[in-house]
Amino acid sequence: MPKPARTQPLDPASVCRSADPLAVRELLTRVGDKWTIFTVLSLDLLGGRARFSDLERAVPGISQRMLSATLKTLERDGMLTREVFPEVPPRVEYEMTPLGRSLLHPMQGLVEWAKENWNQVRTAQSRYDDR
Amino acid sequence: MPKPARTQPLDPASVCRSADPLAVRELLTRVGDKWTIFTVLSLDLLGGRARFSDLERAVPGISQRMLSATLKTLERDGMLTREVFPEVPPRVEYEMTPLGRSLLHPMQGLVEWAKENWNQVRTAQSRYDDR
DNA sequence: TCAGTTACTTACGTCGAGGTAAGTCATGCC
DNA sequence: GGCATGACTTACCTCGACGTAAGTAACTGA
Repeated sequence: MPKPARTQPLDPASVCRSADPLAVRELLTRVGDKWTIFTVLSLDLLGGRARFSDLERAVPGISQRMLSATLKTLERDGMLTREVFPEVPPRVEYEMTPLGRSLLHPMQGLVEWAKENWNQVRTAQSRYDDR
Repeated sequence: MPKPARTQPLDPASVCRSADPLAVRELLTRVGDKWTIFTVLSLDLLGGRARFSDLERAVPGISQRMLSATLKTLERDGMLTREVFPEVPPRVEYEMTPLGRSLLHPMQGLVEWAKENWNQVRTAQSRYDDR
């Protein structure tokens, strides 16, 4: 007989005290994504509006494939708008929506934390590894 | 001849204006992780100190394997301490360090944002999908 | 002797994230 | 004709994340 599952069913009161912890969790997974964070922050640094190629240059190390996918998801989620100019060669501009801009503040909080604390984390890691 | 890489080398001035954008990016990838977020928040809700089995029950859907790995990483990063009590059956308690607690604030900022905005995101998604 | 307890680890397998490279489309230019 | 350009998409493949199930250690109590 297989061992019964050890994990408990979802508890609405747990973790985030939200009416829908599943939705919040999914959203967190999304906005916590590396490429999403860097794309959003880069678009902000570029003045809130930029072309595909601008972002490609601004986001260090992203591939066209991932940039395309990330932008599509962000557009679907209402974080930015996509405007196509009927020219040759094509021009496409992405602009942050108010919803996207509202994400900036909490996101920058995390980035600030990372900037301020990565030294401490590094030393903790080497202390752990030496042991 | 293969096409040269389209992406640019890292620009220290870009995205996070940090001396080491790679480190910040790695740290963000870490703290943005779904299981990390939920483990840290759950440990906080449990009063900042809890046993393995408490966390297993508190974090909805996590497997023992992932909880173990997540806790190990958090301990290595200096976010929490692990205390083993030499008893049978074994007891292990995890407690948040000041560094771990300092992460709570920015993290809760993100969670708040997610709670406040997931409705808006959902409607944006269905508008996009209908189109 | 054997089941039950906690906090794991190990083995195994799947599945999806994500990189690389090439293709595409329409057009202007030499 | 053929190449360049910009914003992609597609095909292909690898590799790591992660779930499942079982094993382990060391002791207690029936």
